[in-house]
Amino acid sequence: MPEGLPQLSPREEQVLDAVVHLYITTAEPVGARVVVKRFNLELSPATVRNVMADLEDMGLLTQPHTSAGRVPTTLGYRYYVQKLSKVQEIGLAERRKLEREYFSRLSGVDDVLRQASHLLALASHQAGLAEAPDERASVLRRIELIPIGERRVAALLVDNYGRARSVSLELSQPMTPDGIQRLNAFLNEQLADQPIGRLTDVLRERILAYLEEQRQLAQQAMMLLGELPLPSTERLYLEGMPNLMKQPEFHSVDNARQVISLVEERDRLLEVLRKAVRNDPDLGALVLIGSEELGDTSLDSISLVASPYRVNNEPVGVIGILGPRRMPYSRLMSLVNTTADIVSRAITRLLG
Amino acid sequence: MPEGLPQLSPREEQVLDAVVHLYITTAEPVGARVVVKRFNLELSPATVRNVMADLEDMGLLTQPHTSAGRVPTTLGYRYYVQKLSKVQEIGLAERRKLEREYFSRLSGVDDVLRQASHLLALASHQAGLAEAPDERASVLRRIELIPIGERRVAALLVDNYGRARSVSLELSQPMTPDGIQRLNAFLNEQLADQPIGRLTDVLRERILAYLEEQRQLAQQAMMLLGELPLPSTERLYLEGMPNLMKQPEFHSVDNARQVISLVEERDRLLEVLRKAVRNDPDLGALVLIGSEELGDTSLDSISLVASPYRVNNEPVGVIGILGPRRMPYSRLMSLVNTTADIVSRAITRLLG
DNA sequence: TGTTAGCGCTCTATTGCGTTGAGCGCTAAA
DNA sequence: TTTAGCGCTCAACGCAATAGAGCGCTAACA
Repeated sequence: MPEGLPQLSPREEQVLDAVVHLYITTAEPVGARVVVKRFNLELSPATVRNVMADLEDMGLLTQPHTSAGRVPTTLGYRYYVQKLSKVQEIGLAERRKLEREYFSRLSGVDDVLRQASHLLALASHQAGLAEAPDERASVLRRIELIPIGERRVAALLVDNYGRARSVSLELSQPMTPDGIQRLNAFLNEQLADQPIGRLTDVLRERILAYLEEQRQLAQQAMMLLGELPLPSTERLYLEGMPNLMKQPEFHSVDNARQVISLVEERDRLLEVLRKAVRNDPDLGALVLIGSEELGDTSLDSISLVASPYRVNNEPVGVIGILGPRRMPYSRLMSLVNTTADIVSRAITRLLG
Repeated sequence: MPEGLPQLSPREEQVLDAVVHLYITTAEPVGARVVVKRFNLELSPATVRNVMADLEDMGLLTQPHTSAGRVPTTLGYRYYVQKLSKVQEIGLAERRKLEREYFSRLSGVDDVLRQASHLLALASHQAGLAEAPDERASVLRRIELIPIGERRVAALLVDNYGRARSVSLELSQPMTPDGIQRLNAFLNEQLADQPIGRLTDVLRERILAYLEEQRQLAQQAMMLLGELPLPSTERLYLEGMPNLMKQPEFHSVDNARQVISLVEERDRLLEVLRKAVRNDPDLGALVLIGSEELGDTSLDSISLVASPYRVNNEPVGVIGILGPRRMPYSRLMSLVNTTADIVSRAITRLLG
């Protein structure tokens, strides 16, 4: 988060609000004349100019060049987002509609999240994203080994979110069906309720304890251990990139490249998300504007509106919207909040 | 495929070859002077100019504007690819290296393909792609129902490629573990060796026959039937988009958009691939140049070099490279061929 | 003291024009 | 058939002039 916000007079706020609004809709630097005209202010352009000059001194606005109109800075957006934009409540009807289209045909947590990102992209005309609960931190409910060939077994892992994922792996030695069954039971006994990210570690510990008692079983488990690659489920759903490309700021090649890099560097994006949520685990929508706040110099013209969703009141993942800095924040913040809420309930319901 | 290729004299071929080569490396229209110079021809620029004019009349070259150098047309590339480029055999050493890095740590068909696309992107400095065998056409080896909650079961489906995929689904009525087990056996009996794309259909047919004999089981199966969404595995691996963006032709916004649309419209790309392979199921690499041949007007500056890979001599999928029209075709064709070969063997080995 | 009108200034964007140079086509000679 | 030479064409570049948006400043006004 940036340093504290400056104190603004009501008039200054009014002007800032106007500039942000106009810039959001036109994507062009905003002059004093239009501010007066479009907002029917009882002021002359000259006065507004003075105010805008003050706002520029305070670092809330800036000029692309001398004698151009003003454009909000990161700080300007920040002020707007925090003080001026009242999270425009989404109408109940709209919310109902979201829920209705949303709850239809949910077959699991992953579906919920994919749909969430899809929906956000659709409703915002920007790019929508959804981060799945960290799979390495989720807990193993059940493991099931199923022989599917002479030397191949499929391992089905089910976690506490009800997510099932499977790996198929090749054994270095063939095993009898019976052996596999016993191994299966052993693994379930040992690994249940362990974090999926730590399965191999846990297994190693337990095996050592068993080495004496149940030599053969332990050895077989040992064998499997080396070959159990963690299956990865999709961690970040990201949709609607073409929407983003339609925004005028991405018509320049340099900025367009930023969008591309988003797609390619999902991992970095995920990390930023995680960090942001950790820093700020309070409720409500989170807004990160431009490269400074996103912590990635290459993402200068991009902003993120995100909101964590919760299971049992614990934040476990994030959904959000990616767009140009110039975004209708108030609308989108409420959209994201509402959606996060729906997602929370959908997942809780799935688990219940 | 375009209409027949024209007949060229040896000299004309020589000039065409030179122009294509130079254009591939420089990305600039090619003048007669440089052709003579860089290829040490015993000819004057004037003569070459005449030849180039002839080639232009035949539709193999074109000028961006009067008095600019020449650029190959689609037909020009076509001629080059088909008659002039000798598929530059890849050295055995290089091939060995590919195989070595490649065969390490393969845990399934999907891995092989992901790696293939990765490798192609890496080696070509373009974008690599790999199409997975059509999952709807693959055949069910085994289905396994595993209860993971009061009303939830995970269904693990294993196909003839050894690919395991799982869906978790919610039952409209709770079932006893015993019931599930019987249902499981029933499903295996009925669905084994059926194409995955037709599972629901097959199930419906079989159920009708059983309705009398085994009323309850059939009803349960019926219940499941409605709720069995086909889990989809990744069908198209596509990597190295940033490489593509580095090419000079994609520095313009319009062309850059083409690259983006590639990412977003994977499905259309898949279809083009399928169609191309069906039209031309002979061996060897397949080259599609620009919008005409790719069948998508929005992909004018993009070309595709692809090669099918085979299992039991049947083509089941395609791998390839996406790049600008201006690509080092001969090198890439051999790269793709070699890789397709390696993939074929890797998969066959996995299945054996 | 805050507001406003007016003027001049600054900077961008656009247009037009002349220059340069690459590269062609054509013709006439070898 | 090939080549040298010449003139033509066209994109690219730079330069200058113009127009217009929008600012800052000052001086007058409430």
